[in-house]
Amino acid sequence: MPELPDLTVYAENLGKAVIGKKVVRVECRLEKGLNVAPDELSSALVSREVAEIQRVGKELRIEFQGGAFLQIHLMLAGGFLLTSDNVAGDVGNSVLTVSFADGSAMVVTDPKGWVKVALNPRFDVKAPDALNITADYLHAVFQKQPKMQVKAFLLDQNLIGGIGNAYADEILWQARISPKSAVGKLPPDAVEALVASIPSVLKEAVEEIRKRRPGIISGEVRDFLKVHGSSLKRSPAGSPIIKEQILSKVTYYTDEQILYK
Amino acid sequence: MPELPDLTVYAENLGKAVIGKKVVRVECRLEKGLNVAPDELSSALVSREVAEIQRVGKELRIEFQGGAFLQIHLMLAGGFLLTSDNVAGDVGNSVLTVSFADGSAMVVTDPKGWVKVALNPRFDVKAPDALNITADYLHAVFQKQPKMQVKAFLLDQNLIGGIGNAYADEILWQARISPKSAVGKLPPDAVEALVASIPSVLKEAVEEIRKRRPGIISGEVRDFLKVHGSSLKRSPAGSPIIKEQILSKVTYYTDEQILYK
DNA sequence: GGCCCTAACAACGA
DNA sequence: CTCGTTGTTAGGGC
Repeated sequence: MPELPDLTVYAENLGKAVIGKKVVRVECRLEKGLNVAPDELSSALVSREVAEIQRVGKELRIEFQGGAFLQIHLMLAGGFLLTSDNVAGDVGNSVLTVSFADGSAMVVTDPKGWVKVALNPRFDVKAPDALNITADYLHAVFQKQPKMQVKAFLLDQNLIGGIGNAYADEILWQARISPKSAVGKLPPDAVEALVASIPSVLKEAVEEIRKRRPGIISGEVRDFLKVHGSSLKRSPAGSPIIKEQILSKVTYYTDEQILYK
Repeated sequence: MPELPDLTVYAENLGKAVIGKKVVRVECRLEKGLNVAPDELSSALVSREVAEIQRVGKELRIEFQGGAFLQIHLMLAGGFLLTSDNVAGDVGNSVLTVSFADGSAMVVTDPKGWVKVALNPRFDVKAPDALNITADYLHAVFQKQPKMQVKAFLLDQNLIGGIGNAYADEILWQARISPKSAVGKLPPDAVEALVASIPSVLKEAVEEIRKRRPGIISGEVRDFLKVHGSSLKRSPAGSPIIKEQILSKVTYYTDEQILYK
């Protein structure tokens, strides 16, 4: 559920809390969602210090002194929790617990059990991050797959990293492009609007989240979204918001957004 | 267009006409549809005698003394023609002419130019022939891909060889199974009905074609079909025939056929 | 709200 | 009415 802006702030906050701490225990309850044996995970991390925490697309990467790193995808329902080691065992729906030498612990929770944890996954740069998109890149992708719906593009983590259902709608409203537009039909100025809206919407959201939920490491803030949300009736520009299933996902948009087709 | 029954009779009739004859010339006008150079085709066959003609799935295999063989797929619009060598050059839409020592010639025609001719293609048994299907095989395939529509199965030449759009409908009516049934939902008795209907419908069709068009080597006979055909209004059992696009193909069926889903 | 896999579908070419 | 391939969408499972 968390998308790029939420995860960016999670990384900041988790970093402040655990960088420099030494791992003393790792417990993982995932079966399918872990790319190595639990033992291997434990032995790779125990006695290492956390070096850095970064967001990579929709995943968080936790780097340790010595080079090992853990990559965590929260999927739909995952979240983090900071607690003390002695109560970490009581946390409901915990799927991963990393305990530190100072008695604190970082827990990943997930009621669905869909979280994915990977130790040192192959560093394959699948796609550029949403914050590093260029017009040239968009033109190249759009020329190769001209019939793709523009919302499908924004959601495809193999083409652009970090955007989920909610921010896709926000970006498209900001760019005044209908989610059902075919990317190959976008005129140059629409591509420009899109390439500008992607970072501007996401960066503004990061600012808002930092302001509204300074310590957030779980859940998401969505009160400031402009069109994506069932409580919203009209866009800031005044048009009624349309709710529709697009690409099997609930989509909010308005007729201010031009359909290029 | 011809399916297993038509092709079976083609093979019989062509065999009677050309087995034992010696090739003196081979002319091929296909560009993409031939797997070797025209020269290679010619030199492989000239001075060889035709040994046997068999049907393999929807293709005919023409075997020659010495081991070479030609495999021909007529695609949508191809057909055979027997004529004399001196007029073979005048045959419209001919894509392949095999001339024999006795002055006769076998011509493959195709107004679309889509016929495929292969010299000694890799003998990879892609799928069992429709006439050799067992219940065990069906169960195995259906368990592996349980959601596939049963008509999709019958049409997939990689799963079962020889059936086209028309006979798929006939077989499913005979088995009283709706074309839209999911193969994984077919109860054992429906699978039994299917495994029985496949050969029985096809063999009966072979008999009918032999009777109605004894010398056929081109085109197809469809007058005796029970549900597949736009002129048919009711099945032999009395139900009105439904015409519907299924899997992008015109499909005829009735509500006598049970939908397992 | 996320991602993967399978299947269905459309479009095009041959 | 055939067969590929490619790209896009829809649905279910995890």
